[in-house]
Amino acid sequence: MSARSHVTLEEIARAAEVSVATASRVLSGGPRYVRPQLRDRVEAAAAKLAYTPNAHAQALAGGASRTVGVVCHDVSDPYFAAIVRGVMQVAGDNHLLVMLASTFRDAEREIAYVSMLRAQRARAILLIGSGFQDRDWEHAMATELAPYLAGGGRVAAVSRHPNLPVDCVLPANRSGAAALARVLLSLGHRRFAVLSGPPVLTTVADRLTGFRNGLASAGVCLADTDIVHGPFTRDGGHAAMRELISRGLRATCVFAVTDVMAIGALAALREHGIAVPDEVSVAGFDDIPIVRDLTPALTTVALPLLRIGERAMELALTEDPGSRRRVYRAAGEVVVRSSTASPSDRRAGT
Amino acid sequence: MSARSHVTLEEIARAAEVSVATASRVLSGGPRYVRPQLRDRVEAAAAKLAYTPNAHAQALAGGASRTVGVVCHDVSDPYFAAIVRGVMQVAGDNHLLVMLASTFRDAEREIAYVSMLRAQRARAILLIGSGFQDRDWEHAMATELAPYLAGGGRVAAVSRHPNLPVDCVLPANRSGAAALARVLLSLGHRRFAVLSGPPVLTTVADRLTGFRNGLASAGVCLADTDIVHGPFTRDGGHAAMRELISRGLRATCVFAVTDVMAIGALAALREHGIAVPDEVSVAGFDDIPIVRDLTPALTTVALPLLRIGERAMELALTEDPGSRRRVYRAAGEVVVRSSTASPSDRRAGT
DNA sequence: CTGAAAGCGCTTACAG
DNA sequence: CTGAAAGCGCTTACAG
Repeated sequence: MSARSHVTLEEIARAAEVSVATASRVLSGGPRYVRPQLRDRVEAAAAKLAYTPNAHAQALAGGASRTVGVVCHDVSDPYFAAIVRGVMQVAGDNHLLVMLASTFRDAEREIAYVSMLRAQRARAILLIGSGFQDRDWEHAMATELAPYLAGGGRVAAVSRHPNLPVDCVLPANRSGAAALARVLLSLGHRRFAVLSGPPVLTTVADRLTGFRNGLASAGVCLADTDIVHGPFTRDGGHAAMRELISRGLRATCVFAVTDVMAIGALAALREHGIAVPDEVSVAGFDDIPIVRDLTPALTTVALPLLRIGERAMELALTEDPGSRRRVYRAAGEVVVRSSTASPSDRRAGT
Repeated sequence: MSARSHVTLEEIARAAEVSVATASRVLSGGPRYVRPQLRDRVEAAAAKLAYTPNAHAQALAGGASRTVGVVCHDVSDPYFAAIVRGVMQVAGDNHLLVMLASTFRDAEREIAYVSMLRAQRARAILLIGSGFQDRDWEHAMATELAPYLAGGGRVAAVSRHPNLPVDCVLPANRSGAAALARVLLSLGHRRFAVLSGPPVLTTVADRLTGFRNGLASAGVCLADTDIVHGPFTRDGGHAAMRELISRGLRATCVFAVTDVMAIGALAALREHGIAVPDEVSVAGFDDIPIVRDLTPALTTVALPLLRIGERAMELALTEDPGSRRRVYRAAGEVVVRSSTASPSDRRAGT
């Protein structure tokens, strides 16, 4: 009668002339022993009727859910795409289905998704992507997570999420940016500009702080006017760079807090006929796969994106030995490529 | 006792001093009327206990599932990332959760995922990415899908999937490649080479056929030795290009069947000091976002990737009026950028 | 309008 | 080893 008429275990049992208990044992019970003859009959019936257990019924009856939830800002951003790839790999290895949500950087939607994931009784929830430095948000998210955690749910996060009591993998945002600053200083740069994303994002804040600290170690100071904020996207980087240019570009080196923004910046520079690195050096952060193929190839801080995704999934899948928070730090390595040069090289340029 | 002790509807009902039926009606029943006083009590109790309905129980009891399944080859590939972005957008608008599976181009795994999605009783399944031209695979997939469809499940596909009775959105692979060929011919090219992916993929086959037909219209013929097959990735394109170079590059124009492969090809060419487009022209297919930022910017066939994803999700969400298959064609538009030029320009190049 | 009860499709002690 | 039965947490006719 209902359009949704799937084959049920009971039908299999009937066809195989056994009880549903037995059918259940052969089809999804662990390694419980069942007489071969019965086992064969059940398997034959299941195959013949193309039986697929109803995962909802299984979950309800006590079987653990085979799904995990992942919430990120935007799957189509290469940074998240790379991390999610790592997540998918270990999920696949564990026969887990991934429910992926893109919040498009809407903090409220992020919480709404966690709530849906909670309703789905996902066995684990991964929070990928920067946290928000916002009291209300923190509180709302913590409130949403608490009952989930109390109910045995597992949560892991990537990046710094203030006050969230969960395991996490922390990219070296601060120290990476500081190291980059030092490399840039060693090239001879003294005047810098920064293309930044929304300062509410912890990732942005951390990279900015690190970069500033790195410069400070050489007595170089970054004025607020040297920082332009824009959306965390390629177009955001493009717009920010244009803004900088229109204000009269005085820096010899521009640091974009993400590679994606750096790509936009490079385009803006190209459009204005400003040569990189001859007239200005550009550096990014993340080392997303594409940047090595740009011309000039981008200097950046390499993060093990795939590994970060794998690790986050692993953290969420394994029980914490003690019940204390586990933190896995992902190192950042400065990779110097051709988008940066010494400022003195300017005169020698094309 | 169990670690997984979530708050249940019964507890809410008890706290609000109403029946579970009433609690259910206010919390998830449609617009059924409930005395305001009771309604308030229930809502207060639910809020206080941070109640989240168990989606499995809801689904089992008859409520429709709020999840859809999407299976693609690899989320981290920019082509799929862009399409999935479109999918996510309309899914979000419809308050649907997306279960995303990456098959990493493993045909068997693709079927296994459909089976899992079926078990999850996803309300719809999207097959994104090329089908396989393989009898056994076709049969296995059709067998997997049949009971799902019969049970009221909805399926939509992107790209050509031979013999699958489902709605689909078809990118203009053949005509787009043919149009590209004509444009390239009009530039004056007569010697071509193709960097191709696995020929079992319908997308590869269609683009190859289209390109070949386009050339044929001008009497130019593509020999089998002018085609190099490789993995459908950036590195695949890189390797294929190297192979071509090692064989002595005779073509004046190279067509990579995807932008991703073209990116690898461009890198290989750069490493060998071969100038593009001065010594050889390069064209791709898809127009993934990054290619306009390459140097030289890539000539390609633009597909409305976001729209394709949105459309696929829409097809899967809306009932087919008649019960006949719906096919939505996505046009491909040749976009000429700076990676292509006339072969005669060679002498004038750097 | 509201409550008691059946039923969704499984799994898992509990008895044979 | 195998079956009958209870129970997972909801929703939805069916009666008041």
